[in-house]
Amino acid sequence: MPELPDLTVYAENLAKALTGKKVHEVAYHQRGKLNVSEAELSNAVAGAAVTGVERAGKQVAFRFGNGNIVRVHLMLTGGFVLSDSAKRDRLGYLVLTVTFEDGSVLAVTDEKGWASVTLNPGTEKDAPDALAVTEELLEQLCRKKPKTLIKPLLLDQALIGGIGNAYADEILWAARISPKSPAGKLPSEAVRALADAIPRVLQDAIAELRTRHPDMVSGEYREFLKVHRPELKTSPTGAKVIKENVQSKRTYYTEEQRLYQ
Amino acid sequence: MPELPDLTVYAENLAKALTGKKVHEVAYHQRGKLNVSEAELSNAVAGAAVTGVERAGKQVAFRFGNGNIVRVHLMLTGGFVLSDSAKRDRLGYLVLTVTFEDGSVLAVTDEKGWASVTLNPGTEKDAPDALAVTEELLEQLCRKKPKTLIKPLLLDQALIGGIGNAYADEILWAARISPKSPAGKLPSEAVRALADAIPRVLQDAIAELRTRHPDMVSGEYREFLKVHRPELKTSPTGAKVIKENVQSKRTYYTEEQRLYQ
DNA sequence: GGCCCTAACAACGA
DNA sequence: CTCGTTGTTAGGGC
Repeated sequence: MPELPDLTVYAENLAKALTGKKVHEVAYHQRGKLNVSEAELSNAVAGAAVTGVERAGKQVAFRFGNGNIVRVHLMLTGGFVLSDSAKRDRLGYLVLTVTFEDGSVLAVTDEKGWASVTLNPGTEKDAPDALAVTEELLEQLCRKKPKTLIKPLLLDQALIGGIGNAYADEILWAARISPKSPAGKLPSEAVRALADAIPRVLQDAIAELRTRHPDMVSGEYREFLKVHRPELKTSPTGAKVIKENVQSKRTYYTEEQRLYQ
Repeated sequence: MPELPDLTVYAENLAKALTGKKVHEVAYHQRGKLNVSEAELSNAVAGAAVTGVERAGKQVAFRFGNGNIVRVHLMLTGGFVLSDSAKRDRLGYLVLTVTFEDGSVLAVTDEKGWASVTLNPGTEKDAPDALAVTEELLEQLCRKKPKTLIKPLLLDQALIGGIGNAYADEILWAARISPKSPAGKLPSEAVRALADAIPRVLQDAIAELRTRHPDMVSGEYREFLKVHRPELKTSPTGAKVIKENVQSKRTYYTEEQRLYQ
């Protein structure tokens, strides 16, 4: 549920809270997915200090002083909780808990148990991040996947990292492009507008979240979205918001968005 | 274009014309597909006598005295020509020519160059032949592919060998089953009717062709088809023939055919 | 009208 | 609302 802007602010706040702390112990609670054994994970990070926390696509990466990296993907319903040892047993739906030497605790929770934890992921296969999208990259992707609809293309994590269902709609509205346009049919002006909208919409949302929810490390806040909101009847410019499934994904858009085909 | 009944009669006539003849030489004309080198093919059949010619699915198999088998798939536009050395250079669109010691020539021609020639194909992967379909087999296939529409199922050469687009329509009309029925929805009466219709419709067509075109080794003759004919307005029983694409295949059917779903 | 390969899509489970 | 995997389908090339 959290998307790139939320995850970016989570990472900032987790970095602030955890950088410099040394890991006392790690516990994996048999929920979610883990790419190594609990013992391996423990060996890798116990005793190490957190040196940074960053977003990577839709994941949050924890960097440790000994070079190890742990990435967490929250999937649909996961979240982070900052707590302390005294309250550790009351967090519920635990996927992972990291206890630091000062007694503080970082927990990954997920009621569905789908959140994934990855020790030292191969970084080579990471797609370009959405915040770094350029017109050239986008042009190239549209040429390579001419028949894919533009919304599914934006959502494909193998092509661009970080865009989820809600912000895909926001971005396409900002660029005034219909989600149902085949990527190959976008003229270069549209590609330029889209390349422009992607980092802009996301950065704007990040700024909103920093102001509105300065300490967030979980949850989603979408009260400022312009079209992807169930209760909205019209866009900021007064066009009726159409609610429709595009390739099995709930999609909000308006007639202001041009369908190229 | 030729389908099972045509190919069956081709094989009979080719057997009559060629059985006992010894191959003098084989020439492959760089069109079509060949699974071995021209030299290998030549080594395999030069000097050998034809011992039989049979249809195998949509292919025609030439059997030689030394145990080798050559299968020809005519695809959309291929054909056989029986000729003699004197005329060999005027056949056009040549895929393969086989010259016999008596001077006669068998040519495989194909204007599109898609016809394929296979030396000693693995026979283990051949699906049951359409003429040998039983109610049990068909029941089994419908259970295994419940969501596949019955017409595409009949056309799948990995399941049943030999049925092409035109005769699939003829068979389904004979069984009074809509081509758009999912295979899994056919009740056992319908499966029985279909299992019955498959060999019957094909055998009837073979009989027609033997009478009408006793020497055919190429070309297609469909003047006796009951629904799959562009010029027909109604079926023999007076129902309007509907022309429609089913799974990208031109399909002719009538309202007499029940849609199970 | 034939077949094969690939890309796009849908459905299901975790 | 996410990401796999699997099976089906549509399209282009030969």
